[in-house]
Amino acid sequence: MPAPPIHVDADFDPEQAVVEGVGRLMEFWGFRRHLGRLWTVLYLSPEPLASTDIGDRLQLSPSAVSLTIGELMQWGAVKKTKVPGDRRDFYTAETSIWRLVTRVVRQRELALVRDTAELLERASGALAEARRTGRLGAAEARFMERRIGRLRLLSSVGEKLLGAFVSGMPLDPNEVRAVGGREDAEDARGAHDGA
Amino acid sequence: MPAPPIHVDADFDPEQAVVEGVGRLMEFWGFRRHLGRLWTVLYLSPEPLASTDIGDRLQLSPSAVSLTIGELMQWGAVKKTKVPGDRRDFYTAETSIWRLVTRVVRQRELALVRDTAELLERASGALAEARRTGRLGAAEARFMERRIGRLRLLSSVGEKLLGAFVSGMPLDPNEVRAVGGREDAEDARGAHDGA
DNA sequence: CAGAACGTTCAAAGGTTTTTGAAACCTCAG
DNA sequence: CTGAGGTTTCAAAAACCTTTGAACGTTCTG
Repeated sequence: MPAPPIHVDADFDPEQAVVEGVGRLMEFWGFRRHLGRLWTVLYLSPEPLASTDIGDRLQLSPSAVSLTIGELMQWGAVKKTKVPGDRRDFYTAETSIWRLVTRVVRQRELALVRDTAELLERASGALAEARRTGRLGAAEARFMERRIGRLRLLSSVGEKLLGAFVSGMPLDPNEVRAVGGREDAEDARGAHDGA
Repeated sequence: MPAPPIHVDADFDPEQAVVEGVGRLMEFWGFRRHLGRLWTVLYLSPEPLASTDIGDRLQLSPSAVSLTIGELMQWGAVKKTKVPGDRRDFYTAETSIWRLVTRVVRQRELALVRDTAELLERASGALAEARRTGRLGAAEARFMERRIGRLRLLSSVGEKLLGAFVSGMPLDPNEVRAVGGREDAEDARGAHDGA
């Protein structure tokens, strides 16, 4: 084998490493890996890059680059810029990560929590109705109602937390903790205030 | 068509709806959908259920049920219980959602953030080294170093936030906001304190 | 205005993850 | 000890998502 590295890792490319690391991170957060990779390449580049550059560095086909850039632009994570002498499109990264994160949370997580809250509300209503009209055993229905009520409480607190987060207010997870705890000791308090 | 519903949705099964809703939620959070579905069925059931019951309600094959239950038990989301007269295994849901969430955050998100922080640290070091030994243009290297430094800052703050969250302490997102903001106005402050 | 370079779209190929059915494995009653 | 019922494992199949190359638009240049 060729001369072994003495002290510093050879073949450890910092840029490459960061690109892949952020890629993994984004993948974990529910995005395609390439979104994170592409954004990172731009974030680490002092100059705007053309899609060919990006494709080269990330080993992506032109179509993949185009698709990924499109998605990133929808999230506002990448901006298109013109470079005077060049006919091609150049791109730069949005550098305010806070802005990116809050936008995603607003558009994606918050919408999801809201949908879920709505669904739980409907379920709660339908269940009460079903109990009144006599379908469904009373005991099981009451149990379910309580459990669903607990989920509703949780989702409303979650919604509040997310809302506070995106507007930069302090959060107190103990609120969730109280709601998300075991429910054995639950007293028969009635319905709660809606979402 | 048969008599249209007058006021209440027929064919809206509350249990079914909640099961699917939580399933979606879990899927979004990086788990397989069935994990959320199965947990919910147990959560909404007053009695422990056997795997056959579960398979029936969720339309899952026995092997799928077994696999899913195994995974849920690893997360502590489901417990196995014995029922006197019955030879089969019965299962119940962990009802403390707070406990579930914090465990997942601890084991999964926190580990991820730590790994990323470590990687960024390595990259930072390698980059400084590369710059000293003269590989890599000085200008570009300095730029990257600054940007990576910013990412490191962010990840260390994120780690702190997650840590605070799982131990139920109040959080202040403004800390992230400050670090995650645009970096244009950045002054040439030196390196920061490590992770 | 024609040609060339670049960007985008989309159906199909490719890869990966999820689901399944069959077989192995346990446990307990008889 | 044997057999029935229940559970787990695992390789193969199915479903799913991603990536690609070719065709189509668009925009600028000569």
